Amino acid sequence: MVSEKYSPKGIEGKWQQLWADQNVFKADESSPKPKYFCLCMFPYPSGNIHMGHMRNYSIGDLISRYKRMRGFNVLQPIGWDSFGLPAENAAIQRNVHPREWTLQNIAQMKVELKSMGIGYDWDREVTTCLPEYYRWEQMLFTKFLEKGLAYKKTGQVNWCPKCETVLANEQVQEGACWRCDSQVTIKELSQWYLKITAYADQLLSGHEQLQNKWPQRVIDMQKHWIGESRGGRIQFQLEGMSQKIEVFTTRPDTLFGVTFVTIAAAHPLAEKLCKAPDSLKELEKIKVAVALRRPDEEIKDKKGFFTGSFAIHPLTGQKVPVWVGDFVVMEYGTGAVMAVPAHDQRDFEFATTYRLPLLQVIVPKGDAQKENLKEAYTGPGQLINSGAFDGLDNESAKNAILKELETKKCGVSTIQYRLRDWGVSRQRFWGAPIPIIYCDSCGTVPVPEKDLPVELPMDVTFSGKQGNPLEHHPTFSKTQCPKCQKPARRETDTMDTFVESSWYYARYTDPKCSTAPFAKAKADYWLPVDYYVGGVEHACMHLLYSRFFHKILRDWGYLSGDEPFSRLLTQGMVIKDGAKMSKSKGNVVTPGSILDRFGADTARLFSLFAAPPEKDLDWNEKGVEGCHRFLQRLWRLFYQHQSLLAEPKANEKEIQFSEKCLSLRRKTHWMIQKMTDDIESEKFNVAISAAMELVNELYGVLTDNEKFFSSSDGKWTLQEAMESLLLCLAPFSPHLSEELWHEMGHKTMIVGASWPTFRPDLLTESKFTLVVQVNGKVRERVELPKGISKDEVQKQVLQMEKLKPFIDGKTLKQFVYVPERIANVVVV
RNA sequence: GCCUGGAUGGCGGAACUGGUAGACGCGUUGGACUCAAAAUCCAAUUCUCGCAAGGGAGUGAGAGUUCGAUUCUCUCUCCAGGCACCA
Repeated sequence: MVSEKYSPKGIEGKWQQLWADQNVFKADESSPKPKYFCLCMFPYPSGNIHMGHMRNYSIGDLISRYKRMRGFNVLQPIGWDSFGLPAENAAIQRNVHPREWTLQNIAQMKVELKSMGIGYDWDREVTTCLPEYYRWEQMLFTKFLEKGLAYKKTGQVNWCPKCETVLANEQVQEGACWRCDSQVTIKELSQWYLKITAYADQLLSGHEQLQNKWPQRVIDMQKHWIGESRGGRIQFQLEGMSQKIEVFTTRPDTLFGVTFVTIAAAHPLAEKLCKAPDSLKELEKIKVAVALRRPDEEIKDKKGFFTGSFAIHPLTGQKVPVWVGDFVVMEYGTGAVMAVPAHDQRDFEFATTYRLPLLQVIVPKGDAQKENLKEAYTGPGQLINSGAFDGLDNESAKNAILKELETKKCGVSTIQYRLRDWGVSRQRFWGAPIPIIYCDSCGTVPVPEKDLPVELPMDVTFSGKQGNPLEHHPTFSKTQCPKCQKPARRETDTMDTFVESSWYYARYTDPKCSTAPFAKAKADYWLPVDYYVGGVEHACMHLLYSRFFHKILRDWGYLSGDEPFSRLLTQGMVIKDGAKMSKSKGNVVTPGSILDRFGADTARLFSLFAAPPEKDLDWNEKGVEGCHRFLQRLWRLFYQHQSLLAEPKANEKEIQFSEKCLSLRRKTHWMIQKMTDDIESEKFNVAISAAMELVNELYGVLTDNEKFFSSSDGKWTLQEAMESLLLCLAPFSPHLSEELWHEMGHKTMIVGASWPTFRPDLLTESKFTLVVQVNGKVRERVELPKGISKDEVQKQVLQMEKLKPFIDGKTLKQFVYVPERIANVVVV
């Protein structure tokens, strides 16, 4: 018997245990059903799950359970992104090894996740900080090296002073560290890089198959980040020197407007070109100023100086001065630009500042060439002052001029990307060691596969002093060269933790594989991930890196397919009182406290009901209570009418349905259809409201005439309504659904039941409500039989009492009738 | 500056291909039950004029297309996110 009071505590633990005992969520490749891989971004094990996790996993579990009911062989795994700085900080503060701290946190969070009742296949748990996992990452790193896709380079890197480590470009956000928000500085350092730029074109073209499956803004952000520019590289011979300066431009059409050339201070030829008096001093000044720049610094005035050298224009043969400009970035293009002040705003400003003459107009804007230019003109037009190219429209001139340069062998058309290679070295302990050995005789030698993994030592001290503890470790870096056996030094930098998360989704397909990262057959069975849920903050980090890795793994034959994640849902943040939950603001609500007070079903339901998934969700205590109230209301419905449910069903054919019965059935099937559609289109909040509507309807109907529903036909309708409710709510509030399903007499669990199908024939009514308007304003509503003709409608409408004041004495201009919807009387 | 989204009651949010704006929930108000309270159930709840019947206005602002616009087009304002001397 259903107890009077809904008390989630007992129910939830019971069903979680039963699901576990019966291995309900174990995913198996041998199933005849179509596969469905549903994944949420895995958590960093900080110690406790937070509201963001809860929202994330509620969405993932909703989809997983729904797809399971729709007949899919569902894989929903979970794991731990368990390398990272907080473990090292904990180590310093508590004098505990990061491994120990991390594994404790994992154990703790596992308990919390289990109490939410998420349907994970726990046998596939992946923990990235364990050697079983990172050894494959190290193996992949050596493969990158072997294929020429990993290299070491000394250069300016982003440095987080608080984390005491390097950051990739993607990890600097508005000049601050993505993790700790500290101001990032620039430092000269030798680093390992992965050549993500080699895949820039594929990362861009791959977006095509993600259209309409990924949020547009994520695609746009990635496109912008990769930043494709089509143009050309053009060479300028240096006067009196053997070298040439190569520039990159997107406007080869303005080549005849070049009045000087500007190079970066860090340009390799800069020093050599400095012939003017004091120019070397100037160069040094600019070099220092550029190096001291913070990544987010706003640059007001362009600074530069004339080197004293000249370059020869490749087509006109004219001499143009070579300048150094602090606005020219060495890292982009060739570190040198051709200056066309008339058609480039930056060149214009620079030329104005230093009173450089020769504003040679190439693409006139109307009669603008006669006026004094106030700014550069970057619009379209027909070329002038361009020799043989005069009269061409500037778009076609781009190709024409590049072609000319190509025949003269002083230019080539290219595509330039904004994307830079991914710096993966981190000067930290708690990460996967980069498997490299430095030998005085053999140079840089990768650790052979048989010697992997390079494990992190357990005997390490965390002093909190500067530098990587691995560097201070007595033996870690001391090793032998694998080639010549002479004493050698081991790399002490570890890998960026984003490397682990770049391929973890594939490891889930074969998490225990000990001979490879994963077996290809298993990866090919499960991949790609069909549904991926996580925060939008990873648009240009994790989601870009994973796509890169997927293409790499494909090219190396580890898996098939071009993209790792077919469909992406980026969920919004959970905020409180309009602000992000944070300890400093004191507005943190922990999932634990909510689970305690209301149970997992309420917590999950609210996470899905309070806002559309992609929007921020303002945590509202009253709203949570509202969701709890709804579940209680549903429970009470069963408690109060359990006698009606217990009796056997009648045969459908013999039933004479009353109008009331029909209307309840209509509502039931309407709900099934609505919930199905809304879940498919990710409108989970709206889906829940449909279930609420049916519950409201049942309350209305049952108090009204209970006896009616206890007769043989009424019972059937009621039972159908109740069962449909439980089935449709099973992905949202699985424990309660399971319990009431059981109470209704079902011997098998609702988690394995099929999603209900709606009958369209039951949705149709013989009548419809016609909305009657006069000149577009609603004046009356009336019930009419379906199939009524326009003429009949018009006849009836024009006689309506309520319309008289609005149409009497006026002329009928038009009568609009949208069948079974609206009638509009247009009068003047 | 550039690129994306947004803007609907007191609040979170609904609204099919242009066709009843405000579903559902929160809050508020009233009623029932109760000695009373809580809980529960029922009802009302965009604003405004009106005793009422009923009228008027209304989806950030302004225009346009249309019989009819939250929905389509243009201009503008504000908000959020991303990028930013990228040549």
